[in-house]
Amino acid sequence: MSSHAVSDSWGERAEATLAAAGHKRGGARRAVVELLDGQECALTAVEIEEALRGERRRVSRASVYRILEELERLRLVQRVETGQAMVRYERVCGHEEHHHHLVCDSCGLVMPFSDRALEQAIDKLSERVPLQVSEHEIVLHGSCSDCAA
Amino acid sequence: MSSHAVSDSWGERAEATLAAAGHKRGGARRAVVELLDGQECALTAVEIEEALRGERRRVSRASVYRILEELERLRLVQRVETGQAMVRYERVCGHEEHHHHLVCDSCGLVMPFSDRALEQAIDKLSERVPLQVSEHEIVLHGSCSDCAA
DNA sequence: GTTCCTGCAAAAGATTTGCAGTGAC
DNA sequence: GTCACTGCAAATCTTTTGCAGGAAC
Repeated sequence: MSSHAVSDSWGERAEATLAAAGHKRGGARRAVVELLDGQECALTAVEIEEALRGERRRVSRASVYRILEELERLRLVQRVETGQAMVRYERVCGHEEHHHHLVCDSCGLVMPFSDRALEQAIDKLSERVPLQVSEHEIVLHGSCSDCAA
Repeated sequence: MSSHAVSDSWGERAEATLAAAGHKRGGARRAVVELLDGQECALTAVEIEEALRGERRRVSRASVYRILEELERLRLVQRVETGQAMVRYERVCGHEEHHHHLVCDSCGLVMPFSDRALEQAIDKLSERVPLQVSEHEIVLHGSCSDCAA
């Protein structure tokens, strides 16, 4: 992973945005932000809760949801629907890191991917559609290398 | 896949596939199949239940879900995730009618759209991705004409 | 001290399942 | 008659909310 050129990391931007929105610094929220900052791809609320319990500090499920809700409202985090019963969440990054998802319907593995041609097709398309498009989500379903074998 | 005359409607194909899978003809399932056959776009289980109650015959919520589950297993119906808490379902049609969805995040309106360039980009992309792709789902979020005004 | 942050327990909402009666073949 | 189909009620699971104590500022 080579990523710099952007002075502020997502985590710093998140903290700044939260502060600007009048939030105090709570331990639970900081833990969630730090965890998401280190994740390249989308996690479910349960995965976040479990990861935090192990690595940092215990955060209640309710707080995880409340924090994600607030981060989503501030556009720092976005939901990812993978058709797996639970919604996934991931940080919203700059244009360069924009990606979509591959989902293995057998084992549930979720991987990120990005494709320039696809984005161009979406951009063009967005102009002639009866909707003022603000976001788009693309999910490819199938079998991963292990499951297809 | 097929090369035979596709003169059969989705409804007929569905009935045939169900019969071939050893299913008996239940009134509830027939009602659901007939309703879906007349729908161009995706419905939620609740919408299906309500539509049937008004137009055809009452079908219990549980049966709606069980029927949709079976239809999905037989690839006659596919789930559509629109980020609206409830999953939507729609019939799976031939390649010509393949489409994706526009979702208005303000009012919840869901509209179908299709785009050749987008499909081509997806097809190409599918070949060089670490997943044996079987399906793909694309959702554009934004504000519809009414809500954006 | 006031306002925000959290955890816990309860609630809400969508979807699934157990069971018993009904219907198709 | 047998096995599938259905409705009802209960259960499950994810996500949300009410409330009370604790922390940030």
